Amino acid sequence: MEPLYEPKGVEERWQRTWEEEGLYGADPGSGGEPFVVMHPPPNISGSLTIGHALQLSLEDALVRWHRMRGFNTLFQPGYDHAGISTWAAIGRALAKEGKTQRDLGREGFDAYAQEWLERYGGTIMVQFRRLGASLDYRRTRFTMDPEYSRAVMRWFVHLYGKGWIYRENRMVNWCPRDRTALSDLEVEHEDVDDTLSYIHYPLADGSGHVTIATVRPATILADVAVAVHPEDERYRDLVGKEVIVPFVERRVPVIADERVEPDFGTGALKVTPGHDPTDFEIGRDHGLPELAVIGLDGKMNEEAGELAGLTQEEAGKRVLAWAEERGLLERREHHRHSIGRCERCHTRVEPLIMLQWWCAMEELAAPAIAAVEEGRVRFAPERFARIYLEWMRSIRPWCISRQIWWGHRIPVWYCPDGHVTVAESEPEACAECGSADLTQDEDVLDTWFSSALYPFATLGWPEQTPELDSYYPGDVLTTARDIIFLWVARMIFSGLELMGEEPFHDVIIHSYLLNPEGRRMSRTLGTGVDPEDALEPYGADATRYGLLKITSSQDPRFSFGSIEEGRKLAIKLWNVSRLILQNAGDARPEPRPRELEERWILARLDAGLAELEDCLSRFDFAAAVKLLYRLTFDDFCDWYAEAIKPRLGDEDTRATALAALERLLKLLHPVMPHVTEEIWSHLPARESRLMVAPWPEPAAKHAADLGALDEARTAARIYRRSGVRIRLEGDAERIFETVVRPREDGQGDLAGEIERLRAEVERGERMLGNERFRENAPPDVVEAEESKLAQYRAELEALGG
RNA sequence: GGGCGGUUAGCUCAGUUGGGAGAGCGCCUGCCUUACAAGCAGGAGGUCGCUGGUUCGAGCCCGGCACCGCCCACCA
Repeated sequence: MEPLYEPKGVEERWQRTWEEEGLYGADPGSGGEPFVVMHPPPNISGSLTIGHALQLSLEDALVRWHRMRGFNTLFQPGYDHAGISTWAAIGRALAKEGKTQRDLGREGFDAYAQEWLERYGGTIMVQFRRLGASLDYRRTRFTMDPEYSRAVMRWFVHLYGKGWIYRENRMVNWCPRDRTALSDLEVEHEDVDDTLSYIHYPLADGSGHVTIATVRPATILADVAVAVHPEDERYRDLVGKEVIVPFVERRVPVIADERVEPDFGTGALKVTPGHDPTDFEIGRDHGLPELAVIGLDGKMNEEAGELAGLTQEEAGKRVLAWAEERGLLERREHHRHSIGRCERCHTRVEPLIMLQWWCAMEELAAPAIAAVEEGRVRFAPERFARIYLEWMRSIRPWCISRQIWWGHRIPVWYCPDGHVTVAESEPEACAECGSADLTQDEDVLDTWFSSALYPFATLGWPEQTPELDSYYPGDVLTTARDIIFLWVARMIFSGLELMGEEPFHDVIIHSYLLNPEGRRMSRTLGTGVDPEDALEPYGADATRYGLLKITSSQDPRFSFGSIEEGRKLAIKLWNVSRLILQNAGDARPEPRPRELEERWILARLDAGLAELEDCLSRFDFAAAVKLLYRLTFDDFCDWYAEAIKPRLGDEDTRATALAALERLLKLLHPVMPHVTEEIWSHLPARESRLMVAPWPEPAAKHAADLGALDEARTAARIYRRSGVRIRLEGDAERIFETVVRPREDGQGDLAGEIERLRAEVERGERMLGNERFRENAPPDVVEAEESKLAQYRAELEALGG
């Protein structure tokens, strides 16, 4: 073994070897209980961030742990076409050449996107491998593969057949920049400072006016009514009368509707069904006309007459000026409220009435709610189950059509008579009239409509493949919390609907990494951290360790500190392995404990095994890596390795040391696979790779009276602090002599230590002397306090205090 | 508007039924001790955001407040 540990070469070698030897591969016929993790397919719209690396590290630790435990594991890789996200990313790239997606034409765009896909799809898989993720790369899937696309078509036809998918004219979130509809989840809300204008709407009979308040005066042109709350005394007499809309001077009715909030503004609402979601609903219920004065570009359209072509802001100014000239503008005041923006391009979303495809959610949501309520799908941390349920219970229709060219085209064809034919593949003729003159719907499906099928479409569904048979349902799904509704919920309901079973049982919501300044990492803003910045200087093992360590915080600021710690651990492990291997001679690993420290380390490793399994099964990765650090540094290196040094010439000592090291390597492997595999390869007579070596059984047979070790440690503490050596016997004496003495000068602060101990004794006596404490504290607590007090008294006495 | 998370050492963060405030990094001191100076041993450093309360005892439980962050949301 080299004196210096160089992660780079070692890691690359093992990554290549593991894959070449087929150890990443999943075989549905190999038997064993399956363990399946579907890695969330990243977008092909760019390379990965350190956040992806965190998710991958966590999944790979679980997968490697289960693989060693003999599970038939499938760790599924893939990438996602990602619809609008990729569309927008390509748009940004094209903009640098002064072009847009539409300039390329539909086929030209497809070709461009194909190149894009090859470039980024390849990069992503290189990055996965670089982290040592044991995905079955031969099974890499893309959500627009022909087989996958067939599944998406089947899903659409299925839902259409049930009557849950329908086409309807209703209000959608329209992004004027991307020129497509968005689902509610693709809209993000942001507070903005705005101006609320109070404008008089004269009564048609000349008997006065109603004042309304609006932040969007341009939409006045599309007003078709004024609404008030039915209980509002101020306006009771006006209901049924008519008012004149300013600027357009149109007579519209005053109506009553409970959706009007009497306390807002003047309590009178201008109703614009064409450009506001609430107004749209009011309009439909009251049978009001739906006028549109804003076009798909977000500017005033031809219906706006002389204002056509103006931006809404300009048009609004003109309307306000018009009103002011006529004394109809009462006042303007500052108003802060939230507006919707396109999640991808941050353009302000325009609510417009359009013909789009929708998916009704009630019947899909019901079983998906039950699955979580009944615990068939659990969330970690648990609180996310409630967030999921609240969203599911208030779910609204899902707009699934998108006006872009990247994605699965909607499998609907129209004949010249307007008949609709829905089919998985292009039909010969119209299902209704037999016309062969068919045109396919121009739109594509929401990307999440297709990724909802990921847990079974990647396994070959709708074909009954062996993979589908073995690996569905899966086990664990890991993701960040921003994807719970977009993806997790939709996988659950699609899995239940098509497969009759939920696609996984545990959903791990991992931390959301912030950059060192405490801001969200964004690739487009360039505020992200490239995983390579950690992998290159520290190596994959250290990076994995460091990322797992910070999973306990919800939004940790990323820093290299924890990765540095991982690097230290890898180096320490490397060095202690050198100590043991250099002295191993021809010994074979076998636990033959003769001395106390040997029984002790074997017992410690057993306890560590149990604790590690507990941490991993609770998905507490931070606790798991901290445990591994303590086990390696404190127990294995500082005490055990130091204690056996003088006896390394002894055959039993060497055999036991090798056995203990083996066990330690196994425990560390799921987190730090490369360095452990490398050390493992230097161990004598290895039959298999560490990554597929059997996970240790809890032995529990080396438990012994380990009290002498505690004595030695106590003696060491006293010696260091006070310089006084208390009397020890047997094992305690020997360990003290070998581990503590050689590196201590024994020049401690005796007076200070006596003072410290006196304070402890005093505190203990005060506590135990308190009647209320003895009455109220649990017996084990009292007992612990008593034994501590006895200990301190004994130490004090030993120091002559 | 509704909800959630956070506030602990200079920095990044642990702290599991309430019972002696912790780790890593940084800093200081001493050590090349037959694996590791990328190391070892020791040390300094904290009114646990503020404030009431419950308790023999609160970083932890309850109320209020402040600040930071996030999610959801059709009050124009």
